[in-house]
Amino acid sequence: MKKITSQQQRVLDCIQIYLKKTGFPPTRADICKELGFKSPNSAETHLRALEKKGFISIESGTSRGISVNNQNNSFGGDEYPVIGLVAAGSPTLAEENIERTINCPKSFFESGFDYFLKVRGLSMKDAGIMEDDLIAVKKTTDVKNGDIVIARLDDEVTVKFFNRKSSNIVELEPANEDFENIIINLENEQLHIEGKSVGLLRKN
Amino acid sequence: MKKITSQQQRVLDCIQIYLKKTGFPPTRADICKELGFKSPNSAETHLRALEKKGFISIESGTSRGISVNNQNNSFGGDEYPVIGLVAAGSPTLAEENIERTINCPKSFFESGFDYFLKVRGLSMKDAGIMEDDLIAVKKTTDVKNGDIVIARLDDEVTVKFFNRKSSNIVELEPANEDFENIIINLENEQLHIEGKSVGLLRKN
DNA sequence: AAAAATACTGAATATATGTACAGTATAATA
DNA sequence: TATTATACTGTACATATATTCAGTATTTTT
Repeated sequence: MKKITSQQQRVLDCIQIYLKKTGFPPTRADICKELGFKSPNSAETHLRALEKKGFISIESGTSRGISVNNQNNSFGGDEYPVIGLVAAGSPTLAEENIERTINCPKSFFESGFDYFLKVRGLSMKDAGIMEDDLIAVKKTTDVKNGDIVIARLDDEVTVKFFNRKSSNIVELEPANEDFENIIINLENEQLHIEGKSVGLLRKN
Repeated sequence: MKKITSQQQRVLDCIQIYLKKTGFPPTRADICKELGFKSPNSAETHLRALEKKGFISIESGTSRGISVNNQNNSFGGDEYPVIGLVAAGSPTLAEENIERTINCPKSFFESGFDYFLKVRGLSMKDAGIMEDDLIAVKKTTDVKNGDIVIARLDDEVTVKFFNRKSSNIVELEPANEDFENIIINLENEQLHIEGKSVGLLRKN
């Protein structure tokens, strides 16, 4: 997906807001009215650019024949980013790390959450967390023993049970006997808690 | 809401299917084409009737200006019932079986779904399905080998992998070595497929 | 039994709408 | 430096589309 310009983003937003409000897509004239353009061709060229970049589809010769190419375009809740569990670096919300977004209500997971993390590997399989599952992550450092945490050790990001053994010793425990516990002495090593799991989403 | 006639229901269905497929509502001519009418006025009168009865709204003078009046749009998505996995009886959508409802977008699970089923027991734990997880169930009898199905044997409802061994023999396979496969001879026993799992939701 | 609603065909028309063509200007890219 | 993409105004026109009018027939409601 090529990058979108700010004006093209305005047009795309306009289409989605219009759709949400009326239930059908806008005409070129509608877009002009909303965004203050004075020629229908202004909207037309933006639409062509958005189509070329893959953001929308246009049915030729069809009135209001615009459809937004977003698989989950329900609008109404919020868009939450899905972040791949990158081996190196923290799962930031930088655009290059966002695989896609999922629309769901704010209150979907009781305590609220910030993003979805796509799971790699089976180190938490006995906790029912499988490959490609999406963990709903709440960004917080306030974690208790037994919480499933998203932790970063150096540049490695992992999902594990959290266990504080003493003020300096933290144990990261997998839920799979094929994996070993990770014991961290906070005096020697840096442990960064990105957040904790507050839910899980799986699509078959 | 006044009662709808069968032909009006066909027109309403047509609008919704067209919307889902194209992303924008149909014209009168589109409806005629889909339903075999020969005059655009056939569609027009049905639309007027549907509007009068409150099922749709029509924006006058506007091409494709049809919007479906979805009563339960508490925010974009729909309310989906959560049904407890009752030991006896089928997980019907009768009110007494509905524990609560969850609001989420229609397209949340790729192929669409009908309700959430709350899981009891750990018979599918190696498939990452844990106690109290919510399985997104799509009501269908069209299941393939390897699908996770919601099956009813007599009055017992279970979630298992589906495996058709021969035209008369079906195997229901758990994902937990502590449980045994269930082998059903369709000549002797009744097997009812309630639907299949299309996703999973867990709240910590 | 009369009136209203349902369920169509068929033709006609005003207008809503997509879209092409002719310009102007600036920023980004090769 | 030339070229392409972006970002517009403005005019024009073919056609896509809503909508009205004139009928016919059956069913439902009053």
